[in-house]
Amino acid sequence: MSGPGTQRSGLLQIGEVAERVGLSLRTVRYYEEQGLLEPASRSPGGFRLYSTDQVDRLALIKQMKPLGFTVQEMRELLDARDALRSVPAASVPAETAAATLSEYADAAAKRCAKLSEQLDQAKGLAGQLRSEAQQHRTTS
Amino acid sequence: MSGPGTQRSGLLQIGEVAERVGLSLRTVRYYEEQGLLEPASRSPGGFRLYSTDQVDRLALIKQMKPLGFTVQEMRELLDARDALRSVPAASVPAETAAATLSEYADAAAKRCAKLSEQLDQAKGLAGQLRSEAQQHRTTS
DNA sequence: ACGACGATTACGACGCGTGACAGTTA
DNA sequence: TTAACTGTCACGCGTCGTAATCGTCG
Repeated sequence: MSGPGTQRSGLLQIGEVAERVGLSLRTVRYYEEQGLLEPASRSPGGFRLYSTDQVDRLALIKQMKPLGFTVQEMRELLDARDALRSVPAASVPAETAAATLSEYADAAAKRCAKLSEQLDQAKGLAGQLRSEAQQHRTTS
Repeated sequence: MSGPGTQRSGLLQIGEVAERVGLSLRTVRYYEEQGLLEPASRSPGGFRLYSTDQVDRLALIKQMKPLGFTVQEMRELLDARDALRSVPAASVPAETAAATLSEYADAAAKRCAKLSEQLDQAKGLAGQLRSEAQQHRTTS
C-alpha cells in the first residue's frame, strides 16, 4: 500500500496523473512547458502535485486533441475558459474571454463537421476495401 | 484553349492532377517518392503523365489519410489491392494479397470506430464550450 | 521565341512529442 | 534500496513549403 502518487492531501503525483489520463509523463511535462497546465503545487522536494480538477483538465485536453488544435490554441482556449470562471461576470475581461471562447467553440464545431465528413468518406472506403478483400476469400 | 495538361491521349500533367484532387504538386511528388503512385508514363521531355485511374487512386489516398495510416502502410494497402486486380484469381498470391487487404480493411474499420468515438466526445465538448461562452453573452 | 508548365535538388520548418542522463526524493 | 521523479538538451519523424536553376511544351 501507500502507493506513490496518492497523498493524504488528495493531490496526485505526475505518474498517477499520467496513468489516469493515458498520457506519458513526458507528455504531461511537455504540456506544462507549453503553458497548458501548471501543477497545483509541488512537494517539498519538487515533485509535481496535481489536483483532481487538473486531471480533468488534462483529460479535456486529450479529448480536444482529435480536433487538431495546436497546443498554443488549446492554451488560449483554456485560458479564456479559466478567465470566464474566475473573473466577475459582466465585466470587461469576461466579455473578451467569452468572445475568445466563443470563437474557439465555433472553430471546434467546424472541425467536428469536417471530421465527420471525412470520417464518412473513410467509412465508405473501409467497407469497399473489405468487400474487395472478401470477394477473393471464397472460404470464409 | 488547348489547356495544358490535357493531352489528346487522355493523360494529364501533374498540375491538372493536383488541382483535380486538391493536393499540391509537391505532395503528389512526395507520394511518388514514397512509392505510392508512379506516373503512368513520362513525356519525351520528362513531364509526369497520369491516367485518370491514377487520379482516382490519388483521391483515394487523400480520403484514407484522415484514418492516420502512414504513407508506408498506404503503400502496402494499395500494393495488395493492385495485386488482387492484376493477379489471376484463386492463385496463391491472390490469397496473400487478399489477406493483407483484409487486414487493412479491418484496421481501417477499427480506426473509423475509434475516430467516431473521439469525434462524439469532441462534439460534446464543443457544445459545452459554446454554452459556457454564451452563458456570458447576455446580449446575442 | 515566348509564356506557362514542369523537373530536380536541397534546405528548412513546424508540431508533437521522445530519449537519454545524471542527480534527487519518497 | 528501489522506484518514482527532477531538469535539460537535443533529436526524430512526418509532411510538406520554398527556392534556385534549368528544361519542356505548344
